[in-house]
Amino acid sequence: MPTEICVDCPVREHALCSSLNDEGVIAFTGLCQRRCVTAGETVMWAGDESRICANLVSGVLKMVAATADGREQIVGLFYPADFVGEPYAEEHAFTVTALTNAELCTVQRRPFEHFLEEHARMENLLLQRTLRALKEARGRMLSLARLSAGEKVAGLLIDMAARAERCVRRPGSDHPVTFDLPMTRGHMADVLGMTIETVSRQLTKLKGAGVLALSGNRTVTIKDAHALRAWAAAR
Amino acid sequence: MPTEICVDCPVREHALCSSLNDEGVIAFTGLCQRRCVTAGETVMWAGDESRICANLVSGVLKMVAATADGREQIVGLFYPADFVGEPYAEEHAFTVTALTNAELCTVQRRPFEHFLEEHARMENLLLQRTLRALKEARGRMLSLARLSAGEKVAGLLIDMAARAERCVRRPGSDHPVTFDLPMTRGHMADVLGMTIETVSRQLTKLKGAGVLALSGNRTVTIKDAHALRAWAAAR
DNA sequence: CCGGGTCCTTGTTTCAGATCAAGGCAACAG
DNA sequence: CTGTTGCCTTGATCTGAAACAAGGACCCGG
Repeated sequence: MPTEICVDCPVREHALCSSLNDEGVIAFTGLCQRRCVTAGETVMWAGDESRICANLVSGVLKMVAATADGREQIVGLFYPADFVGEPYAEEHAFTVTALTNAELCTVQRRPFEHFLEEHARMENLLLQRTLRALKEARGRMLSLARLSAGEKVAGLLIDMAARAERCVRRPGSDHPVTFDLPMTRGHMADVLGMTIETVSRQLTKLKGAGVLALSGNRTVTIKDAHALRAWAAAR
Repeated sequence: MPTEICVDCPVREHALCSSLNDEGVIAFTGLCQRRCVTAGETVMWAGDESRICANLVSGVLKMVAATADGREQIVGLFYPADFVGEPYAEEHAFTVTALTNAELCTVQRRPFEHFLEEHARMENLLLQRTLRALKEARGRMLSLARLSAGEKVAGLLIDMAARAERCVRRPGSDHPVTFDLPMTRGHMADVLGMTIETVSRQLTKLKGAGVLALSGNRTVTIKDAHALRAWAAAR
């Protein structure tokens, strides 16, 4: 049965598909294909023809821009329920790679564009999400250009914490939170436009100030969320 | 007659409105209002309720993001025919200010959103433009984070030249081009995430290398487009 | 012609973060 | 158990751009 892949979809309510009624879902399912990728695997290559789009079902992806001589910058992170891909573009401008093992629900680009024409609510939702992504990208431009290393790292930690455990705690409360970073120091550096060493030093500083606890390379405990927020806005 | 404002509109063919048929234009005209602003005037304030959107008819606008302590970054420039504003957002995230005298065709946000629902082609065009803006913003993230001062300035000059005299010359040809910068050194610095002094020094360097000629503060002649492109990609 | 803007250039100093270099630690294969 | 590999930390040094400072060019109003 073709709807199977949607019925038990963990992001059914949060992805673009949430805009579809039952018939719409059935039609959409016909276009979709599940795909699993392992950490490090690249899903779309900059310069390649833009043939597919996707909804991310699980895992985390990065979108990387690069200069001709190899300098890299992560220009977007994708979490479950996010839409990935470049509709209406002939070729991919950026490379998209899995940071963790991940599961995608892929659609051919052309049929997807055609589907949007006939499902105004999905098109509208995509528009709203794209506008939000644009706003975020602009905020990140401010961060890349004008924030200090300390502010950047603190800000990223806040973002990742919010993404990692949305349901675990109510926003605003200040109890310690523990979560796993979905990426290495190197990836953090690529997101923030810095080097690995500087990221590491900032984390050490935050630890020294009693704001964080680090255990292993990936596990972070925010001991003082208030201080972390202050750090993000001032250091 | 209500259609008057569109009939003689210089950007009629290039703005969002190009997606409308005659009836659509008439309906849209009913929602629009022309507004002139002088250089330096602010059109939308970050934090204010998002009440209007606009098509830019003439002039150049900047969109500025700022930190709490006053550091600023220009996160977008708007040229004639560009769409400005944040539909579906309750409040403006960024401040939009005129760099030159400018003319806007404004629409109330809510009625505009409603209008989009009923004019799928316009909604689709807005989606495509938003996707392109997002791609540009991501490219700029790479530039802000990873390029050197020289690369940034050369790149911006190339962009502005392309915007300034689109019809004057065919792309790729290498004859000298003269055009006026639509902004001060200070604005260039705000776009590129640098300081006025560094922008000035880079321009002086470019002049010294025989790549550019500068006359007055605003007029630039690209004497060697090839060299300028090389500078943008390597210096 | 003068005074006061605004904007730009140029010189000097300072500093945050990059770069270079050396280990540490955990996971894993043999 | 041992060598390898990947990732992280820490230290020392270097450097590009910021910050600070001073002065020049141009414009405008009186």
